Amino acid sequence: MPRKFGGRRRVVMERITNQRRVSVTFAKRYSGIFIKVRDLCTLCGVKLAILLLSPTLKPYSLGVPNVDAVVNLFLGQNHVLPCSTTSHHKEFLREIKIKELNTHLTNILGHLECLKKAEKELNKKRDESQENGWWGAPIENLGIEELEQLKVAMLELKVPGSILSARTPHGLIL
Amino acid sequence: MPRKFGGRRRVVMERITNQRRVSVTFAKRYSGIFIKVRDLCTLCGVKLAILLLSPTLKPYSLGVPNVDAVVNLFLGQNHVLPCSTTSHHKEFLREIKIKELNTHLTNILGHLECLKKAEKELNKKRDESQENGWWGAPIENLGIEELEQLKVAMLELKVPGSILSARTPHGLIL
DNA sequence: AACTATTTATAAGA
DNA sequence: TTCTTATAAATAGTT
Repeated sequence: MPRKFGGRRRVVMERITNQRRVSVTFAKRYSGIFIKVRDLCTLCGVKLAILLLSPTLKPYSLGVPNVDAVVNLFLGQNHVLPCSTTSHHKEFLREIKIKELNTHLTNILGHLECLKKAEKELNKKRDESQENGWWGAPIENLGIEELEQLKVAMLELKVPGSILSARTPHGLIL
Repeated sequence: MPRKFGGRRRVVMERITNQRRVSVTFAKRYSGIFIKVRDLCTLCGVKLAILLLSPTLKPYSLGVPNVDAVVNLFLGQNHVLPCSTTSHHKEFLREIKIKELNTHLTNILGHLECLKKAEKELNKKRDESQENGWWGAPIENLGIEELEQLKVAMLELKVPGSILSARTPHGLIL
C-alpha cells in the first residue's frame, strides 16, 4: 500500500515554474502525445499536423503524412479554420498565400537550377558508391546512421523540397 | 477476477476497417489527445496548433493560444533544427527515412521534368497577363479571391512539391 | 452515452 | 540522462 518512493502523483494543472521540471514534463508528455497521435493515425487513417513552439519558441512539428500536405489541405480547399472569425481568418489566409506564392514564384527558377545540379551530383555519387560501400546497398538495409549520412549528403546538394516534413527531435512521417 | 463484460483490451495497431468503430475510436482518442495537448500547454507554457483531417477529410483544429498565431509563428521562421533523437523514436525515424529517401530519390527526375514544364507555362501566363488584368499586378495587391485563382492556376501546372515547403528550400530538417 | 476491467502514461525518486 | 515503481489516467468492448 505504501508509497515507498515512486509512484505517480496527482498533478495540479498549472504552469510549472521550475525550469528543470518543465523540461522533464515536456519531454515525457510530448513523447506521449507523439505516440497517441501516431496510433490515432494508424487506427483511423487521419491526416494531421502538429506545430508546436516550446517555451523558448523552439519549433517542433509532426505531420502525417507530412506537415506541408496537411497545412496545404487546410489552406487550399475552402476550409475555414474553426477557431477563426471570418474576417480575421481571411486576412490570415491572404497573408499566408502571399507568402507562399511569392516564395514559390521566386524560387521556381532557383529550384530548377538546384535540381539540375542535384541530379548530376546524385548520379555521380551513386555511381561512385556502387563500387565501394553502403551507399550502393538497397536503402532498406541501411541503418539509422547511414540514412542520416545519406540525408546529410542530399542536403549538401541543396536538393529543394522537403525531405522530411518532421523538423523535430520527435518528428514523424507515416 | 473475471472480465464480467467491460475492461480495456489490448488493441492491435492497424487500420480499423469497420466504419462504426473508426468513428468511436476516433472520437475517444481525439478527445484524449485534445486533453493531453491542453494539459501540456498549461503545464509547460507551449504554443501549439493541431490541424487534423478525419478519414472523410473533415477538418479539425486546435490551437493554443490559437491556430493562427502558431501557424504565423511557424511561417515567420526559417528554422534549421539539430537532430537529437531519443532512442525510442529511432526505429520510427528509420522507417520514415527509408520511405522519404526512396520517394525523394525516385522522384527527382520526375520533379525536374515537371519544373521545366511549369517554368515554361508560368512564364507564358505571366507574359500573357502583363497586358490585361490583375495577374500582372504586384502580388501584394491581390485580394483573397485572386490569390486563390493564382494558386489554383499554379496547382494546375502540377508544380511538384508543396508550396509551403518551398519557403525553406534548404531549411528542412530534423 | 455510461460502465469497468484493464492497459497505458507518467510523477517522483534513485 | 535513464530506469524504476506506484499510481493516475485513458480507453476497448460491453450495455
